[in-house]
Amino acid sequence: MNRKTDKVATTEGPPGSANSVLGYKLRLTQILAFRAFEERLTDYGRAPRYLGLLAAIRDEPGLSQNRLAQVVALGRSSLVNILDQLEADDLLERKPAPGDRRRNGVWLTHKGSQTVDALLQEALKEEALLTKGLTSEDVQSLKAFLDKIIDNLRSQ
Amino acid sequence: MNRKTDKVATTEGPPGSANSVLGYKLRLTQILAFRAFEERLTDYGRAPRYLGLLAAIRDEPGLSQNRLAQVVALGRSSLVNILDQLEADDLLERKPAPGDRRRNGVWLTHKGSQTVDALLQEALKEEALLTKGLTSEDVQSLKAFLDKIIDNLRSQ
DNA sequence: ATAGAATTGTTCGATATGGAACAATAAGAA
DNA sequence: TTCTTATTGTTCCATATCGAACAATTCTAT
Repeated sequence: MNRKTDKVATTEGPPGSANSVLGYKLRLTQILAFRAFEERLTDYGRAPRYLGLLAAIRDEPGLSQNRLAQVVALGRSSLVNILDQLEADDLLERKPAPGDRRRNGVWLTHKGSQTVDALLQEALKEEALLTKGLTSEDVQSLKAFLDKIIDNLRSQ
Repeated sequence: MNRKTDKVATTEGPPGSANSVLGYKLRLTQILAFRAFEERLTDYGRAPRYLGLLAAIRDEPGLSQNRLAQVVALGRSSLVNILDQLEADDLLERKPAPGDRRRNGVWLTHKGSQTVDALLQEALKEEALLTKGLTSEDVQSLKAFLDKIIDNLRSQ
C-alpha cells in the first residue's frame, strides 16, 4: 500500500469526533507538512529538519543554548546533540559567552547562513504547495491565528 | 529558568525569517499545544497522547492496523507497540479480520469508548484555551484552512 | 565575604518513531 | 492449478526527544 496514492479521508466523521478537534488537525498538518518538506529536500543533510533552529540563530546571533531551546520549543538536553551535529556539518559554531563562563553563544557560519537563505526560499515554495486553493488573505489569516495560539500557549 | 513564566517572542523578526514561515508556525503550535494537553491530563495514562488514534477507531471500528496508521499518519511499525499498550490498558482490542487472516481489525472496548468521550470533552476545553482571543468564525476558518492543507498534502 | 540558591551545558537512561527485513497470507498471472 | 507478486503485522535496529542528575559557574541574601 502506497502512502502517496492511497487516499485517506480527512474531513468526514461525525461532529465531536477527532476530525473536528483543532489539536488533532494541527498535529496531522504538522506531521504531514514536515515529512513532505524533508522528503523533498534530500540534498541539504540535516538542515531542513532544523531550519527553524538555524533561522532563529540567524535572527538572533549569539543566543545561548538555553534560550535557543525555548525559542524552538525543544528541551535543553535535546539541543546538545543537535548543535553537535550542525556544528560538525559546519553550519554553526559555539563560542563562550563573554562575561558568563557557563554559557555558549551560538552563531551561524557562512555556510550556515547560505544554507538558511536557500532553505527559506524552499520553504516559500513548499508553502505555496501546502496552501494551494487558499488565497493569500487566507494564508495571512491562518498565520495570524497560529501566532495568536502560540502566544496563548507561551503565556500560560 | 522557567518555561511557563519566561516569555519568548514569537511574532517579531524580519520578513523572510523563520517566524514568517508557515511550516515553522505549524510545528511550534503543534508542539506547544500537544504538550499543554498532555501536561493537563495526567489522570488518563497514555490515552491523551493517542486521542486522535482512539477517536479514529471509534469513528471507524474494525479498521485494520495498516489503515489506522495511514489515518493518523504514523508508521505501521510504530503502531504495533502503541496498540499493544492501549490494549494492555483495556482501551481497545484487536480481532482477526474475517476473510483475511493477515489482518487485525481494531475496536474500542467499553472503557476505551468512555475514555474517548471524556477526552473529547477535555479537548474542547483545551481548544477554548488555545483560541482565546479568536472568534468562533476565526476558529472555523482556521480549521477549514488546516483541512485544505491536509488534503493538499495527502493527495501529493 | 560567604553560604545557599539558581542557571547552564552536559551526560545518561527511558520512551517514541521510522525504515528495512521477515514470515504468513492473499491476489493475480500463466 | 501453480508461480509470482503484493499486503499485513511484526521484529529489530537506528535516530529523536525528554527528564533527572551533575559539575561548573553565577547570583543573592545576609
